[in-house]
Amino acid sequence: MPYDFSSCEDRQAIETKWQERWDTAGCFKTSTDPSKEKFFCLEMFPYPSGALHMGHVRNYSMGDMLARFLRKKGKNVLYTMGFDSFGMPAENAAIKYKTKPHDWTLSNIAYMTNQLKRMGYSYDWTREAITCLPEYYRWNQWIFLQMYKKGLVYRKEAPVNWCPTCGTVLANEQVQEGSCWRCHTPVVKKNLNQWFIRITDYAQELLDDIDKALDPGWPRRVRIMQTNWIGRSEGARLSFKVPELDYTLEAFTTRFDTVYGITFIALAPEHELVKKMMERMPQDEADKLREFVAKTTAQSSIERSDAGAEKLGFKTPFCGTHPVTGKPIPIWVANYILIDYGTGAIMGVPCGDQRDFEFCRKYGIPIIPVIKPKDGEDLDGATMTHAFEEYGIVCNSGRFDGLPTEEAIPAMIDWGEKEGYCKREVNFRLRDWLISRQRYWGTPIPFVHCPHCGVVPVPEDQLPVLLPEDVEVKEVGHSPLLDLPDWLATTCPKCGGLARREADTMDTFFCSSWYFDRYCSPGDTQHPFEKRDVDYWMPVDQYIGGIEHACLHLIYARFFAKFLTDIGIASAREPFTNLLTQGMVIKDGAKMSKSLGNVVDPTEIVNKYGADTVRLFILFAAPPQNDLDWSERGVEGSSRFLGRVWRCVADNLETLRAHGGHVIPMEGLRDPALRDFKRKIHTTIRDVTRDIEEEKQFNTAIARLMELTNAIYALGAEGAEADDLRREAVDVLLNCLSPFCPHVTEELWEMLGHDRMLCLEPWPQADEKALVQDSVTIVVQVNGKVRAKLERPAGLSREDLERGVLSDPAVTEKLAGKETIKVITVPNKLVNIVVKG
RNA sequence: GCGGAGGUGGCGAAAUGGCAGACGCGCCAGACUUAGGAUCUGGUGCUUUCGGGCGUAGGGGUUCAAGUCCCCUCCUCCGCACCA
Repeated sequence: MPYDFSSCEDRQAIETKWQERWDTAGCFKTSTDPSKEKFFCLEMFPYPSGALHMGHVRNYSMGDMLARFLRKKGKNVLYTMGFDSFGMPAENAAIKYKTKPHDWTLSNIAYMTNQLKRMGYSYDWTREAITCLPEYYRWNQWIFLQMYKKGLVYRKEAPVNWCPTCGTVLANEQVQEGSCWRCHTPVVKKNLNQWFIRITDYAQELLDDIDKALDPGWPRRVRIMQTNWIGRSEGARLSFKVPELDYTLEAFTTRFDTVYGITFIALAPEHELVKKMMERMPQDEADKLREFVAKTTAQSSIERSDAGAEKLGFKTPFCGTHPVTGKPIPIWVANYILIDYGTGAIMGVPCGDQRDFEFCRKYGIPIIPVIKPKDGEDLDGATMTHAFEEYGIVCNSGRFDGLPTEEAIPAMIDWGEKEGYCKREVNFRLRDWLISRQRYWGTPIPFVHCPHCGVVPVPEDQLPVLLPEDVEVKEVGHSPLLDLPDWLATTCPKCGGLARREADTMDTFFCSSWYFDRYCSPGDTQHPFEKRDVDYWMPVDQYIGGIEHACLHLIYARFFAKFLTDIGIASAREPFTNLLTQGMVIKDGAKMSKSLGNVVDPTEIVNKYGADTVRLFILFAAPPQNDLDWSERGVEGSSRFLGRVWRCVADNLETLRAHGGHVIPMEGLRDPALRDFKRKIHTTIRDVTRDIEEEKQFNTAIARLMELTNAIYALGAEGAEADDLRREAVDVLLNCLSPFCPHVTEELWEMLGHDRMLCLEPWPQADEKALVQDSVTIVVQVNGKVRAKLERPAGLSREDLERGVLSDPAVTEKLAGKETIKVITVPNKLVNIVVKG
C-alpha cells in the first residue's frame, strides 16, 4: 500500500521508516581511517534547556545537509552531537521545579535527543559527548591540572566581574555591554580571590593566527571582532618615583612622544598605591579619599565605562617625579582609570588625550602643548577647546621638536630606553580567563585547601573529583556543595592531613573548549582523546554556529587547541578551519523568545508538515548568514514543492520504473527540446554542487532544484527518449535533493526500484558534453541599451558574430541614419554598438 | 567615538562589470471540481500617447556597458566602547 504524501500521518510514517532503516544499517557510523579523505562537520552543541528551538533546527539542518552531501562526495565524514550540559539554568530549574540539576538535565537530554532524531539528522550517536557526565568532566579536571603544571593556572585576589543575580563571578568575555551575558543584570566589580587561566600568554599567537590561519575560512566580521577583543597596543612603560612614599609608580602609554606634556598622574581607585597614600595622609583627608574611592567603585561597570560619564577626580597631596624632566607631578585618583588595563595608572597628557583634557579643564590642571597639527598653527594650552589626538608635529619637547609623531614615537622610546626612562611594552586588552564559578552544577576544580600546604592539586590518579548528584539546590547564589561536609572534607595529597575541597566549579566554557576532540575518541577511558584520532580528524573542516560566540567560545577553543598541542597530545593549533555563522530565526521582527511569545515549536511544525519540509524551508528561506524570517506561508510553499516532487514520481511510477538505467548521451539527442532538457539536468548538477560546496548558498541550491522540477513538469515531449530523460532527471533531482530532504527522497528512490539506499548513493556528476549550449541569445545593445535579442549558434568567433549581427535586419533597422563609431563584441553574449546622431 | 555589515518589487530573495528581479511567498485571472485554504495553466517592478521612458537609499565619477568598481551624503543593523 503506497503512502499518501498529502497526509501528515503518512509523512511521519515515511520519516520513521527511513530513520529506522538508516539506524539498522548503521549508515552514519564513522571510524578513524587514514586511507580515506576525512571531513569533520561540526555544529555548536546545544545546552539542554528543555527543547530544541528553531535556531538549533536551522544550525543542524545546515550541518546535516553538508554532512550528507560530503558523504556522497566520498568523504569520510565525522558528524555527531553532544550536550553542553553543565550550567546555571539547571540549578534555577532545580529550585523552581523541586528537582535535581542532574535529573532535570538528563531528562532534557533524552527529550532533545529524540527531537534531533525526528529531524533525521545523520549523527553518529556512538560518539556523543555529554559534558556533565564524569567520563567527560574528569578530563576537564585532567586538562586543568596540565595547565596548572605548565604554570597557566593561578589564584589571585583581584577586582572581578560579579553578577548579583547569578551570585557568581564572570569572565570578561561574559560581560556584554556591562551586563551579565546570561541574565543581563549590570555587573559590579568585587575584590575576590579567584582562579584564572593565563590565556594572555597566548594573546600574540591568538592574534597572529587570525590573519595567518583563519583568513579566508572565517567570516571577516568574526576575525575583526576577535582582533579587537584581543586588542594589541604597542607602547612603553614608564615609571614615576614617589619619594615621599618610597614607591615607584608605573604607567603604560602608546604616545611616549607626548611625555613632555604630562601635567598630572591619575590612578584607578582600586590601585594599591591609593591605600598606601591614605595611611600617610591626615585623617580627614584620608577619609575624604576613602569616600571618593567608595563612591567610584560602587558604580556599576556600565556607569564607570560610559565615555560620556562625568570624570571625577581626587587630588592627593603626593607627587611623582617626571622621569625625563625631574619635575614633581601631582597624583590624582580618577574614576575613568581602569584598574585592569595597563598598570591601572596613567600619565596625564591633556593636550593629546581628550579624556585627560576634559579632566584638566574641570580641575584647573595646566595644559602644555607638546604637539601641533601638521599643517596648522601652534596650540595654546590656555585657549584650546579639545585635545589634539591625531598624529602631528612634536613641540616643546627638547631636541625632539619638529619630528612628526610617526618618527617621534620610536625615536623617543629608543632614547628613553637608553636613558632608563621607559621600557618598550605591548599591552593586550584580552584579560586572563577567570575560570572559577561559585556554582554547584559544574566541573569541580580539582584542588584542595590544606591549612599546612596551602592550595594543592588533586593527583591525576585520584580523578575524577566527583560532583555529588543527589543534592538539593535551595537558593540562587549558594552552592549546595558548601552544605556537604562529607564531600568538602578530604585529606591533603601532600601531607595527608585534613583538608577542604575547593567548592568552586569551572566555567562551562571550559567544557565546550574541547568537546570536538572528544568526538574523535568517544569512550576513551585512558585519555581525553587519542592522538591518532585527533591527528586524523582535527582540525574541524566546517564549523557552524551563532555569531554570539565570536568572542567567547571561539576564543577559548582556539586557546585550548594551542595549549593541547603545546603539551603534545594534539597537533592542530587552530581547531576550526572554516566557520559559518548562521543568522537568527526571527518572527514578527524580533528574535524568537519566550518573553515575546513569538516562539514556534519545531515539534509542532514537524508534526504538521514533516521534518523534510521544515528542513527545506529553513534552508530555502534565506542565505545562511542572514536572519531568517519565520513564515508559516513559506513552510507551506516548501511543503507544496515536496508534494510536486512526490507526484512527479508517484503519478508516473510505471513509466519511470520502465526507463531506469537508460541514460542517453547528449550526442544521441536531436530534438532541441530534449537537448535543452538534458542540458537543464546537468547544469542543475553543476550549479547545485557549486552553490553548496563553494558559495554555501543553500537557498539558491534549492531554487535550482525547484527549477529542475518545473522543467520536468514542463517537458511536453512523449516517447521513449523523453521518458528515458525524465527518469534521468528524476534520479538526479532526488539525489541532489536528498541531503536537504532525506526521507521523502529515499522513499521515492525506493519506489523507483533502486536497491541501494539513496543516502549511500554517490553525488551525481555533471556530464561536460551535456553542458555545452547549442545556441545562445545574443543581446544587441545600441549605446548600452538593449535593442534586440538574436539567437545565434554557440561558439561563434568575435568576427563572425559581429558581422552577422550588424547585417541582421532587426539591427540595421535600429541603426538607420546613425553613424557607427565603435562596436564591442563579447562572444556568446553581447554586441554593443556605439553610434552618433 | 572606533570598527564592521548592509540598503534591490507588496514580502523572503537572485544576478564571474554584459538582458535587474532567478526561485519562493503573496496577489490577479483561468481550468478542473459538489466544494477548495487541493491541483494545474497563465499573469504579476513603475509608467506610457504602446514607439518607448524610468527603475537596485541619494548625489557625483570611471566605463561601450555599473546593483556590482571609485568618491561623497543619508539611513538601518551589529560588535567594541574612558583600553591610556
